[in-house]
Amino acid sequence: MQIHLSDDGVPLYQQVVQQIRHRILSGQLSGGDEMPAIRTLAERLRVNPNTIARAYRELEQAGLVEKRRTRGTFVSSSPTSMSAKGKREAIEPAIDQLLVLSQGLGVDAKELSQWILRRDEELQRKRGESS
Amino acid sequence: MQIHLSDDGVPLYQQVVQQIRHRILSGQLSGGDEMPAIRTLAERLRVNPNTIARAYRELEQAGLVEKRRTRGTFVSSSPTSMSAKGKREAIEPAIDQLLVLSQGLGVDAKELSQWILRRDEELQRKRGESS
DNA sequence: ACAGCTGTATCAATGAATTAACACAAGGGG
DNA sequence: CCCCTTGTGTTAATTCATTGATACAGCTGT
Repeated sequence: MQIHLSDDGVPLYQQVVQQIRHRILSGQLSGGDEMPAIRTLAERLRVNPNTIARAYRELEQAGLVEKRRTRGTFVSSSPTSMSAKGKREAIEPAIDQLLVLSQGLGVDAKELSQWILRRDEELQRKRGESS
Repeated sequence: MQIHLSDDGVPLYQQVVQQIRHRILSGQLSGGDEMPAIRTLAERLRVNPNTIARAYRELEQAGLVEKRRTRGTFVSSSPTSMSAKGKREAIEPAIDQLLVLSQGLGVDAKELSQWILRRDEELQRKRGESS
């Protein structure tokens, strides 16, 4: 569990959530895998246990991990299908951020959604070229 | 200059910026139009003048208004504050990031674009609600 | 039973963002 | 010239999110 924390203003617990989430969604962590104990990970990262506890709590609410009291924390056994709530909590903040940014530049949501479709096709094409 | 403030957690100065920006970008305010004086608008909204001053400052930095000291604040005559190229360079990285995140969660671009439209309507509604 | 692990809960310290209170500087018109 | 209105700047109060310190509750293998 290699996790690197930076002091670039992003809350520590969010950095932990993002990096663990990425490992689960990318398959580097599989369903049933045991996570480091809260205190263990906290000590390794030189951070307060509460910070890790909060990160694990968010991951649990997103359906990515399951906590069994007095046993430990484990990667959820459904790595393929994530709950709608979990997806929402993962994506919606990024959407909000993009909407704020766009609005600040005078780009409305309709234009933005079309932009996304165009950009996706462009990226798909590039991906097909290189592979 | 109808501006409605709500207490839904969005900072007052941001609410002012958003609503004035919308009026300028939608053409309800034209280049050269004089804005209400800081104190005047502050008094009408029952808000501290500093709050309006901050909103005007942000609008000025965005190129939407021009402030002439001891004269007043006026809508900028060139609402094209940023070139299309500039907008792209500002927004596209955020789009790419969102696309990567969504793809990792099994959400395709089409679904994502619709999600953005829904979310935008939701935020607009929240903004116009309680005042 | 008990030592040693789990996660949980509560409260305080800290820092950043927001808003307010108030004084300042400068041009414009009577 | 002088008052009035304009935007500007400084400082403090307040709120909120983040992080930490510390104690609690419950299983589990020996």
